[in-house]
Order: sequence, then C-alpha cells, then structure tokens
Amino acid sequence: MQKNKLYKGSLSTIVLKLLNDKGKMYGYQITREVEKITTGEMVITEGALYPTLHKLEAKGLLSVEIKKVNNRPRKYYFLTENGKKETVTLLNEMKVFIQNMDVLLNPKTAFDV
Amino acid sequence: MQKNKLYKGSLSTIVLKLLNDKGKMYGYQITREVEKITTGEMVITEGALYPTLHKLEAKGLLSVEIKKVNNRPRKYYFLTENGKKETVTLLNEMKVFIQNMDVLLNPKTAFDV
DNA sequence: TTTACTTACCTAAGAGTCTTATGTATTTGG
DNA sequence: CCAAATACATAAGACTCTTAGGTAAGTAAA
Repeated sequence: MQKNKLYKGSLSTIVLKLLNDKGKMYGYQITREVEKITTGEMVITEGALYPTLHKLEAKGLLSVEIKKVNNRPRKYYFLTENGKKETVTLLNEMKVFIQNMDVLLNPKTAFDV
Repeated sequence: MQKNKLYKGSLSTIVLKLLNDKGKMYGYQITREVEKITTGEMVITEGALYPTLHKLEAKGLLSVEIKKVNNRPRKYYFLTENGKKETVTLLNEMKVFIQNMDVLLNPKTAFDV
C-alpha cells in the first residue's frame, strides 16, 4: 500500500468485494488483481493483506479451502453468509463516505446552479 | 467520527480543504461546518481534531491567531504557503483514491459498454 | 437561581490498521 | 545456475482515530 494511498479501513472492503465478485481467490491472487484493475496505481502489501484475511476468517466472514497447485499449497478464501451481508454493509459505508467527501471537497457555488 | 465512517488518513485533507476555502477557522467551528455540509452524516470528534490541528501546525502547514471573543479565547487557524501546496497534494491523492475505489467496487461488465 | 446545554479549548489510554522488514520454500525463465 | 516470480507468513513500529475524560465561560429554561 504505498504508491497511491489506501486510506486505513478500506482494505477489508476491497477484499470482500473482490471475493463477492470472483467467488474464491487466494491471497497472492488478490494482490495481483488489485494492481491489474487499478493499472498498478494501488498496491496491496502482503504484510497488510495476510493479517486482514486471517482477521476476516476469525470473524466468520470468510472460509478457507486449501488446494495443492504445483506442489505448493494455496489458500482459497470465499465469503460465508455473514461475509456476504457484511460486504453489503461495507460497500454502503464506502459509498456514503465518498458522497460525503464529494460535498466536502467539491463544494458547489451559487453559480454552479 | 462515529456516525458514518471516516477512513483513517482523511481528516487532514478535510481540514486543509476547509481552511483553503474559508480562509480561517477555529477548531469548534470546523466540527460544526463538517456536520452542516454533510447534513449531520459525518461527525468530527474533538479528540481527533485538536491533535490533528496541532500536528499540522507543527509541520508548518498551519498558522494560528488567537482572538478573544466573548471573553473567551478562540484559536483561528489558516494555511501557510506550504499548507496551500500540501492541500493540492492531498486533494489529488484523495481524488486518485476515489477513482481507484470506483474501478474496484463498480466493475463494468461487457454489457455496460 | 440552579441546572442543563452550548461554546471552546485540551489531553491520555487504548484500539485498529497499515508500513516496513523479514523469513521460508518452490517454481519458472533466461 | 541464478534471478525473479509465486505463495505463504510474522513482528515491530508508526500513525490515526475512538473513547473518555477534564476545564471554563456563556446562554436558556425551569
């Protein structure tokens, strides 16, 4: 998370949304996918991601399935039912935040109307 | 900062932008203004705001002017030259963040095109 | 006139989230 | 063969906010 700032608290929202869309993903894949989608502008560090995945699993929002690929283990994560509900909640919170930032940072003058 | 989430790191951007637009403001006024602009949806706690103002001042981004109003002191803050530059930087970072969140959270399907 | 609320400043302990720096181990590409 | 990529992980520390106080003066209402 360095090149372009990731405001603290947004990582869980990103992870849950990706899993919501893709069904199941493993950690390393998530870091690649975020870079791909944002054309390299946003970078998720592994030091932030893995603890976040473990935390979400501990909260019962994610489940894990370990598969061996090329003789190496991969941990595929996917949303639980509670995880799906939480995804909706967090996406809405982000939407409200962005709306609030919009009115704060792009105030409309009388001339705009 | 409770009712609707303020992602960590965004408070300085909000403060600098308000001061950029209003010229000078005092702490309590900033908390009122944010609530007013966001129709009460975003609340800045004083426990977060005052340390932030002191930090921005220590960094040389803000200057202070104390005025007595109604026999009580008010600390008016305003941007220094460096503060104006930093405001531009932080506003741009926020803009990029929001753009990245948009492509991450609102992916376009082939049918959208 | 006492009580409660608003204005206006402040600090400190703790929680939460990320950065930075490592570490391990296998596979792949040149 | 060696570097890079793949794939997981942890730990110390920094930073930012929450929560919970505290001080003090003015204002409104009962």
